[in-house]
Amino acid sequence: MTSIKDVAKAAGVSTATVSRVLAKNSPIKPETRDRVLKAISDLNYRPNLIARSLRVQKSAKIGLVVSDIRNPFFTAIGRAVEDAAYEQGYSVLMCNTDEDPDKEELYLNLLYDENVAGVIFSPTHQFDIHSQTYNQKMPFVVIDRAIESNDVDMVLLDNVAAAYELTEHLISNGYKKIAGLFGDASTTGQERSRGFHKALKDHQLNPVAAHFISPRIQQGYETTMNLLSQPNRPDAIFTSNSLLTAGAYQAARDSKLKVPNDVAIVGFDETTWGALVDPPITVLAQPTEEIGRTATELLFQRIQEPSRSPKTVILKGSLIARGSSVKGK
Amino acid sequence: MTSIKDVAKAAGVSTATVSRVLAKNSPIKPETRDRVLKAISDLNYRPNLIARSLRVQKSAKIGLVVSDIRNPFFTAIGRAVEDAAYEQGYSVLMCNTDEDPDKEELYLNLLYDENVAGVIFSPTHQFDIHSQTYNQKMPFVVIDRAIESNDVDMVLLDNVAAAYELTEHLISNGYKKIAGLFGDASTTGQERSRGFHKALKDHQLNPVAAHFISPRIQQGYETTMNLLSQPNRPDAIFTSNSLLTAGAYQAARDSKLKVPNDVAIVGFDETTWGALVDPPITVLAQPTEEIGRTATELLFQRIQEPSRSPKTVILKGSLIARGSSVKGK
DNA sequence: ACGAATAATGTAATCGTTTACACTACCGCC
DNA sequence: GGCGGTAGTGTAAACGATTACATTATTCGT
Repeated sequence: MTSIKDVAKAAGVSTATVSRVLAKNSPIKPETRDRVLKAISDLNYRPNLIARSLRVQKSAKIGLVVSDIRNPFFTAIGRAVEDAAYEQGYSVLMCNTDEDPDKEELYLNLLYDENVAGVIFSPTHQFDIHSQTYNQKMPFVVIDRAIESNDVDMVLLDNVAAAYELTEHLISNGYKKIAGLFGDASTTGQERSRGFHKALKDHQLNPVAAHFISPRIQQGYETTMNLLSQPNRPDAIFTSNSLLTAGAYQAARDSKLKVPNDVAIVGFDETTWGALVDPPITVLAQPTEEIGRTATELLFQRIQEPSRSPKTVILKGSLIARGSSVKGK
Repeated sequence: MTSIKDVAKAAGVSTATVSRVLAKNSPIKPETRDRVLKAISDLNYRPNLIARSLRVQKSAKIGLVVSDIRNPFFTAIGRAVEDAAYEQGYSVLMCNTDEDPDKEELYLNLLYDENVAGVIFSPTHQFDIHSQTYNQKMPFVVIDRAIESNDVDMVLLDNVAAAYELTEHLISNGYKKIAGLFGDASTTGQERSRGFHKALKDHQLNPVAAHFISPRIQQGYETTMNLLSQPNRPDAIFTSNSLLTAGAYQAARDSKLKVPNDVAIVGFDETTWGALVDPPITVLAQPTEEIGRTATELLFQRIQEPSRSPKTVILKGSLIARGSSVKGK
């Protein structure tokens, strides 16, 4: 392949000059610049990013490590991160850990070895930031799930408030016997549970049930089936995760109960199907675009000023009320 | 950071010896090997992949370039590719082109510059393999969409047969006035249209309508609304893409028509919601796991033997019959 | 018109590996 | 006992860029 040497030879200058033309921050005689540029285009020269990266010990790439690529929430974030990074001339390497701590470590190490400028990631439950002093190794932004550390940037949803709002929506629509299903794989489930309980308490209600379960359709289905077959069954199911929502929804249907008249279903995250089923589902939508964009901006800030004191940005979700929780609708 | 020199010094050998210990294919005196390994672990040494990549002009990464990360079909493939690559000690860099030829070129160039061992990708409509002689630059496997070239590996669905089967399913369930909605963004839409028409012809039927439209929910919705409001409306809608399916489904509901009694809906690709709506949707599911795995294997074969003659693997989809097209169900 | 500052370019070291080549030591064989 | 082969290791040249330092050419102020 053609290297900087070939260009230098063709333009009759040294490699240093070629490099400086490319870097655009050194004084170059216009005439030589033109010669170099011509040689570059004549030879179809493209600088070798690997060599550059080896020399300057960094690169124009950022890593995005997500815990589940199949979750629409994360792919939406991926798109947002990619757009924001693209504007800054960075490209994004996306990696998927599948909630597996081993894979998580593998990919974080890989990205580090690849000299990425920084990493945005949603940690698994087991992730311990102190075990490997990751944040000292490279700039870091944690999304979606809080970790116990006050020296790392984070972009999170105000899960307590969001769950509170969603619960209050149920209450104000006349539901009183509310059950909650929470994912047990991350801290978000716990936080959402807190908002759920607080809202009930503030309205002098008691939860009919509250379960922490594995965030899968099957678990949501089974737990809901159980709840709905009890004599004093709930009239509303609150779910903290879109997979649980799907399971609960299916269970309500299979129990031959009418949504929303017999039982209401609400959940988190906007999905393709949420508005498509009948009745459509009331959700608390997370601002995925904003989460991704903010995380990227925070990362770039830290890349530029590594010692800047860490920031945690807490974003608000927005309630999208639909037929699954509003009787007249 | 600690480099190979530090290890060499600590073990009292030359860097070459350290490198050879790591490469595992040169004779090393067991005693020295142990000293080196001890030094490596003492110093917590990790080889610098960038430097290695610069030196050997390749790396243990493959690229995966998809045209739409939000399409569940592609994320499923992403998972499969990642698993298959992981088994071979490779990692996957996933990039999203959003059907944008500029981004496609950007990412293909980036991956090339990154010295990836090869690329798996689904080309946009405009992609011209000859314009840049990409396939001579690095190993290549095309998935999902055929391109006119017989010197490149491909993994495709037998779209004609799949569409034929899906159409025949409608016919054998008593539907006679069938309309087809096909995506216009890729070759798959055209191929599925061929199978659709062939099945109708073989059963002495004429299509009520056949439209090539942009593969979005909105377009599917509008076109279906139009079709269903006509005096001689179709009794079945065939869609070639899960977004069109979603639009058609919504339109059927908004037209106050009963699925499947008034109108049947069928489509491609298994999604979270396909089984969740009421009635659940009959689909022709693509073997995503197998597509991803096969593509990865083909890629590794080509990496090992670049001159091997190109192969095209054609896989079969499988019909999942559900309530949206079976009246009694 | 002269020294100082600045513009413009070149030389060569460097980033951290791999590997061709050179070398020594030893073994087995005739 | 000399010779060919191989085991085991070291030296140093790549890979393709960036950049500190050196050097020369130009400009400018007084």
